[in-house]
Amino acid sequence: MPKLVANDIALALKKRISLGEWLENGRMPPERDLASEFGVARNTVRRAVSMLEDDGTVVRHVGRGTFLTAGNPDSMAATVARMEGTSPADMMEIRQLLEPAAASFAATNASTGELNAVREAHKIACASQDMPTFEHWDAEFHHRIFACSRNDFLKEIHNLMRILRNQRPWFEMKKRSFSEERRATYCSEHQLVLDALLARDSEGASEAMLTHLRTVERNLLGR
Amino acid sequence: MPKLVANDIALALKKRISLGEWLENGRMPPERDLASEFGVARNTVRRAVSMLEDDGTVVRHVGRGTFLTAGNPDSMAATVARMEGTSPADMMEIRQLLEPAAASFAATNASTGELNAVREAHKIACASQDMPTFEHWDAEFHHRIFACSRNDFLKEIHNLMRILRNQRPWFEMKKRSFSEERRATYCSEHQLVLDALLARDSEGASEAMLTHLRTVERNLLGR
DNA sequence: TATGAATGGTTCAGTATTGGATCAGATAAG
DNA sequence: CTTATCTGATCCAATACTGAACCATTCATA
Repeated sequence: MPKLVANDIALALKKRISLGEWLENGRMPPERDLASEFGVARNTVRRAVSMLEDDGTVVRHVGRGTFLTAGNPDSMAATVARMEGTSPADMMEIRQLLEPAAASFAATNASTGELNAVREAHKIACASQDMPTFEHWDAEFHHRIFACSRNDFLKEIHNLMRILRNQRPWFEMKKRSFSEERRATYCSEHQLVLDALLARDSEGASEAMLTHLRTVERNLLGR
Repeated sequence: MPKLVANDIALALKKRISLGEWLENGRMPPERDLASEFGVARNTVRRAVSMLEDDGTVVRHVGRGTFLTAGNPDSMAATVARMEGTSPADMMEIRQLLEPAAASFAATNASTGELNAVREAHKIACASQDMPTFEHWDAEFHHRIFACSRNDFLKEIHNLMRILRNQRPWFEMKKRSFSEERRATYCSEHQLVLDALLARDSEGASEAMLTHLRTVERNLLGR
């Protein structure tokens, strides 16, 4: 009998959304179904759903249905796809945020076995004579530091960055910037990181890593 | 039954793949077989399998069949799949690394238009009365700060985190930890972040964001 | 080597579902 | 009376599924 039935329905829907309904595939029932469920004309449901849409709680697609904006299933792949276009400068900026932190975590959390694995990778990288081998063990050195960090999400982000860096534009860039002298520089910088890790000096590990990444950035981007 | 059958089939297939089905030879059944098994047209199965192909779960070869790409832990798809299992604690740790930095970047880089967008999201979030609306605009607030950061990679990482946070286990956790009082706390903390951004105080923005994230962590993980 | 079966790739016409838009009429509030 | 809202209905536009045919490639086997 009161007016503003649409408003009431909108609130009821929000309530049900907040209780986790329709979270499986993120899809709400068709307007026609809701209308009969609420015992109301479809027009009224439409107005209610439009309020949710204005909220940003929901998006509608002709022919497909109405979807919760949270619980977006397939956008993960799209996000990763967009990452493929990441510029070296952007990525270096993020590496300088994450890797010193990872090194710091590693200094406090790593087991001696894990640290030995880091040392191993460092040793092979230093001993390697050709660029692909060095590249591989250099990456492995960084990767194993992340492996010590005890944060699985951080590890996976690093995996992402690693995969991106192994793609075409990056590969060219690394090849161009590679030189025997730089390899030696990287080795000695890695050594400082490793020393700090072994000394369980988290502050020092973080700083050594940051220094190293700044060198890498300078070499890669030519600044 | 509603529609989006292909979507459901894609999810069912992913489930079965992650349960280790078809792992011996890495080969999935022919599309025609799957079609009859699911009781749908082959076109529909094709669309489902195409989704798997798009996110890299699977490769197809004419005349040979459809094959799993799993077994290669270095693939994007496998990395993303592993991320789905990220624990709240791990993610909060990374948020505390990245978001203060994003806020700091935003304070120096954002255009006034972008800052207005941030303010707008903040305003709506504070004014919202129910949990889904607040959730949405709270997320939008954070997202728009990342949008100011001028680092596309950082933005995409945040998108990843946002998607993960909208999935089942997180949703339950947020629902449990939501309360009117906490919403008010978040609003006032957001306000401090916003003030620092508007004052172009990168240091302050970073600190305010960190403070906020520590509150969120405390509420979410109950520490 | 040649053939044919198996398999993914493509296209098309037809049907069903779903949100978008509009309209005439009924009902309640001011 | 006027205004706003809801009802009930109709039509439109976009999307999804069906069923079918045909193509291209691969591979086992005659």
